[in-house]
Amino acid sequence: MTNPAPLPSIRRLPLYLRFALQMYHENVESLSCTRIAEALGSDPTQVRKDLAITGVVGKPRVGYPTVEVIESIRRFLGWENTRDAFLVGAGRLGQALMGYRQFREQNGLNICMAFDQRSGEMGGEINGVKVLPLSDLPDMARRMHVLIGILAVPARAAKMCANVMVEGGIRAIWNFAPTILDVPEQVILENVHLSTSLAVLTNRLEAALKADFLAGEMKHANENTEKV
Amino acid sequence: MTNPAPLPSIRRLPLYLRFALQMYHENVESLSCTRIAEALGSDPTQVRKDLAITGVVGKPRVGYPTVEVIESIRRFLGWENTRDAFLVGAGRLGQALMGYRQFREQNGLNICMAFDQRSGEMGGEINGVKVLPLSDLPDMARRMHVLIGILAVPARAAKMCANVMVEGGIRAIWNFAPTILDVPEQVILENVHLSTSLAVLTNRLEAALKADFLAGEMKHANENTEKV
DNA sequence: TAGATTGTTAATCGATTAACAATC
DNA sequence: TAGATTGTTAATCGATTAACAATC
Repeated sequence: MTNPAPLPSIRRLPLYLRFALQMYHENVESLSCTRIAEALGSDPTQVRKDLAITGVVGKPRVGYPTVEVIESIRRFLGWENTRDAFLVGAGRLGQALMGYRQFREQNGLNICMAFDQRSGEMGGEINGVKVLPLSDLPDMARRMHVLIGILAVPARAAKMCANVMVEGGIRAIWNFAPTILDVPEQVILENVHLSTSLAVLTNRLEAALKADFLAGEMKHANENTEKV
Repeated sequence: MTNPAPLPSIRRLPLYLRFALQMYHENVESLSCTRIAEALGSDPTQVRKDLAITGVVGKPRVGYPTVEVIESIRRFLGWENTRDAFLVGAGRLGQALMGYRQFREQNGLNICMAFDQRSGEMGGEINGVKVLPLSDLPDMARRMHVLIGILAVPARAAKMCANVMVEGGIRAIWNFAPTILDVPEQVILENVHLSTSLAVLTNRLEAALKADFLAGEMKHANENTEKV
């Protein structure tokens, strides 16, 4: 049994995949770590380590075949075959997620059905995807062997919806609701907490503005000194 | 000058803030690290270290005053005063983001204006927020001193829109487009790459399914042994 | 007082980065 | 061949975790 792959590496792999796909469409047949690192603003050695965990092998002086980079990242992430997913919450965010063709085409994720408490108002269908009442989810999940649930409901509804997913045998929940969920340990929970990302943004912005301010102070101080 | 705070800590602070706000509304007056860690499934010592960087001080045996946890995290992240932000791309994702009252109420982010190439079709307003043509952005950003831009356009339009933001003096870009952007070094770029999060989810799911399968194999093997 | 919890220093762990031989 | 690049091992760095005195 090999060690589990480092989480930071797993998070970087989709970026390499995206770049490799882009290069593939531009008919670039092989990629060196140097090139990938340059495009992504990271480090060649890190790229090499990351690619190594997918099992892809390169040629010295040449790099890795673009096609094999794509295939091995996809294989490693389980994206080579599409997997069905249920969406819960067909509001604006849910509809935006349904509209990302990328999920199906690049990330092996097919949102095959949606569930919403207001499914009636929605006419039972959005963009060709059926929208059913939430109460239908458990039966449907078991019948269709769907293992992934995407949670795109307001925070106040998230807990209840997650419970329904668990009841239906959903094994992995991709949660977009800004709330802390508590799921049974056999269920995988991955949170997309936007505030986490925003915190990094604002923290950096504050630091930059402070630096600007201090630079301004210095300038003033220097000017004053020059006058004297 | 103090060291910059560790990035992992910064990412965890919004979760503590959310929990503290929740406790505040339930009239819980103080919080211990033990309690926070338990609620979030993390470690008390880690929580203590994280809170320490915000400057909040606690009382042995009691914990940290809930109000002060809230205030100091907000202060540290620059969330105590709201900051205006421009949204580019008023499609489904953009509209979902505009609808998050949470940004304004909890995260100090006020989406005060939106820009879209189809602003005309949108009647110049969505949910009370003005939607203007993208070409108006640079002037508006300078006049209103807006420093944060939110990018919620398709990947193919992202580069161009980012350039317009930079032209308008935007200092921080929160990018939701699934693409790698290249911005001048004085501009802060924070990416929300959903595929990164999905990779973690699918990687864990694959591992869990593989474990299930192996457990099944073992069971079969045992049953066969028993028969003999 | 007794004991839970803070604040802080030290030890451990894991990821990143550097170094370098192998290779095409 | 010469030299860029891979693959891998070693060194460094930083974050997490453990330990423990101080304190309310």
